Amino acid sequence: MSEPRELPFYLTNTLTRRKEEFVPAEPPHVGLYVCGPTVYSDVHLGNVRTFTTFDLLYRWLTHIGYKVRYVRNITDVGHLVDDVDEGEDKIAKRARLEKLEPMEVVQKYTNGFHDVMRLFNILPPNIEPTATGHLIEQMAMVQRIIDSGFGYVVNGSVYFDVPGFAKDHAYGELSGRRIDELLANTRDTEGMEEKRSPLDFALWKRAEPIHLMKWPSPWGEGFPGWHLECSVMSTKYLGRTFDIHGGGMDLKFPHHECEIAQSIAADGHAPVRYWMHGNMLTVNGRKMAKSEGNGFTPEELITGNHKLLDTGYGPMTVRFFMLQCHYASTLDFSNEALQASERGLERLMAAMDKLEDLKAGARDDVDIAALEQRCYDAMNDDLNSPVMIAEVFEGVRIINSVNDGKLVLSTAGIDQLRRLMRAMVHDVLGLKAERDTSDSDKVMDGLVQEFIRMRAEAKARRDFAVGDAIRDRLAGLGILLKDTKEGTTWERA
RNA sequence: GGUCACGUGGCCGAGUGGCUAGGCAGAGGUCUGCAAAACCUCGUACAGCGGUUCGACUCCGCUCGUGACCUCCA
Repeated sequence: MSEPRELPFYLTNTLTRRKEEFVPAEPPHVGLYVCGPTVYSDVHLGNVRTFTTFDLLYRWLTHIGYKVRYVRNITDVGHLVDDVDEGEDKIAKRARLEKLEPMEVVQKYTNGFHDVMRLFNILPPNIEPTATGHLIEQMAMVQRIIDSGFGYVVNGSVYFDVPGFAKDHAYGELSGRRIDELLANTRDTEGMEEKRSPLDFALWKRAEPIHLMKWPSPWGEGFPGWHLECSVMSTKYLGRTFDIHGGGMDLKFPHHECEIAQSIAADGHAPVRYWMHGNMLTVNGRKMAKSEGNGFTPEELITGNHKLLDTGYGPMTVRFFMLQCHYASTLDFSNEALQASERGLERLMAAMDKLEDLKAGARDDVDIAALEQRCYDAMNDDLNSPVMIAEVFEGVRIINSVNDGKLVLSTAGIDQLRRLMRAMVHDVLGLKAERDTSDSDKVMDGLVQEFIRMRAEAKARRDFAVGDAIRDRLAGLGILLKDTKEGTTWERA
């Protein structure tokens, strides 16, 4: 059998809507850019899903041997509070409400975002650029677009000429939109009088005196347009044509469509080779979104302190829950599903523990290489984590059976299973035990082991009353004892 | 209104033109002093109506239902 990492990796390119073999422009290097959060409020669980999806991609690419440069931005300026171009900057508005400096708001929610990423075991990117840190580059790109004839200046603002661009270039290719249909469905928004066409979008916006975040530019005081930062920062760090650009489905239009247009206008060619979009997390069938008011923060999730939550859920339970669904499908949140994932994860983690001290036999009853191959096949098929997890549970069954003496694996077989399970569960899925093994846990384990010995002695003299009393009282403290052939183990309730 | 998805057993969710997804829950069994865990077995699902086909849950059409995007949104 060939080495798994030499097998082709197929990815659905949302630009072509087809599964394509992924081949980086300059192997073994891969450039990956993902649209990060806007740091003016807490991230909610839907955001976490997207970042988990791309964490899985990053982990998989790394696992199969690619050297990935992963760039994920922080949007700390530029998005408006509503669909009115004259509206306040979201961050500026939030700052006034909270009487904070804009950059203080940015820092607060950036810190919070990082805490959440750590909580869900989402690996940090290699570069995490901020929009405010790349104003010079953004102005330079605006100028290149003006020079190319697709940007025009009105009253200190610069707009992108979409109909002009669309005459000779594909606009709407990514999102499957046609320019005439877009024009027919345009909403009548304010601030339109400056634009030549309602489809045009801002590259640079003039700042009103009320604005707190603004910078001098060749066109006057202002701030960069909504879509510019990603174009600038992705190409700055990954090159003017890079491998993978990811983000949530809801960014496809107009955000990513505009990015494509900007890059073509400024640099003469499309910026991205493979586009990848993660689907939405829904609640009762509806997209979780700030505007829907159906979102909850990771903190509410863990404490269970929210009307939609029956109880609190651990971050690893949630991560596992998300990975049991393919990234391109919508995933509906429900308490029932979360509880099912919680139980499943417990069983998986219990098996991972047992795996550490399986006893080897003289033969191999199971073909671990075949299991491994199925895991790699699943992941190489458009990151099919649900199928890979199904195979991992086949591994769980094998572990338990070997542990029960119902199946036999050789030393080599056990080693192979160990490597496979650790790679899939820890490295690729990024799952770990909900509770860390800390020093205090070691003390706890020592104490419980003492009680287990006392109970074993009681049982040896068939004093089941004392034995059961020990077990029941420990159970009352949340310590569950389990008798096995090899002896008694314990876990927390 | 336009565009695009989706509708799978009690729940969540894969997948496929003919052959077991998997998890959780449920039933029976093995093991056990009891319990828990573990293991084995089980339900014979694919919105509805037509069509293509030797054969469709899987392909095509229509109907119904749900959702996403079209505006900031992961």
